[in-house]
Amino acid sequence: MGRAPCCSKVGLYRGPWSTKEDTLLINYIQAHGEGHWRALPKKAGLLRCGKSCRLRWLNYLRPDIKRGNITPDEDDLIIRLHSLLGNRWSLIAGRLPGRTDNEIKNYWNSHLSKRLMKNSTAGNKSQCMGGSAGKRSGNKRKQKEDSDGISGRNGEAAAKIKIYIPKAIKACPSSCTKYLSNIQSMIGSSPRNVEVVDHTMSGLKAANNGGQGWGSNNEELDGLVCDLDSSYPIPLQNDIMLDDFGEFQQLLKEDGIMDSFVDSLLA
DNA sequence: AAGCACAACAACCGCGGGCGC
DNA sequence: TGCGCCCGCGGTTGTTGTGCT
Repeated sequence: MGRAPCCSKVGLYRGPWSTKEDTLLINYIQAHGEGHWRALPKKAGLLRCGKSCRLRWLNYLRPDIKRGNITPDEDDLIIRLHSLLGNRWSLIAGRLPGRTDNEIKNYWNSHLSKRLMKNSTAGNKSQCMGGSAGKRSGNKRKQKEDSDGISGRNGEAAAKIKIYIPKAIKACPSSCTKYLSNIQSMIGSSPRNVEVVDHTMSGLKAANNGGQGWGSNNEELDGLVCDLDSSYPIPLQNDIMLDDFGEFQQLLKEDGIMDSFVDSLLA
């Protein structure tokens, strides 16, 4: 029982768009605005799937799209953002005005991933960033595994629960939210016995100890810990790690995730 | 010039989340 | 509360362009 297709594909064009189709789409959106993609093709006189129209508009026809080569600055920014956010292409694109998620994804897959693969030494084996976000279904599964593991630990954290705000880890805000909510669900609604330990270097220790980090070595720690998502790699070089984490913290700060969580615990 | 390999990028597909009914 | 629709996202595939032999 698969999901029903997004639209009837009978009689619809596929493949490359013609200039005539582009014109129809542009004219329609200029007149009526974006949205209602499902109904759009019919109203615009296009024999295309709504999804296809949306993709064409967002990735190619939008007037604010910046065409042309990725500049070195953008290149650098993409690498940094990817190290922080993983394959969250839309988030990365959101910080690169005029660039689309599809463009950045393609650029990453065809240029950067290969370049980084070349640059990486034999030491970092499993540190490949590709697929760090993974299929969302995979994340779901991991999330369950996380929470299972956590519940097993719950009873052990009897006296004073220490929560380590992870330092030596790369992650995305959404994973951090998951991490924080996991902790919140573990400690319940009255977190009086909670000590929030910021800036722990345990992750760094683990990272330097063979490239394994919080994801698999959290039993080293004496407090209650919860890995963000073990698919997020621990960087190998301290300077890169600290630099990246500074940016990561800034992202969290912008989104207000970490502050609100800590406030809720300590209030 | 032809054939092949590889790169680049446009487009498709399936899935999950949000939202209204 | 459950269901279905719609949208957006990320992974993958297909097509075209380019360079090399």
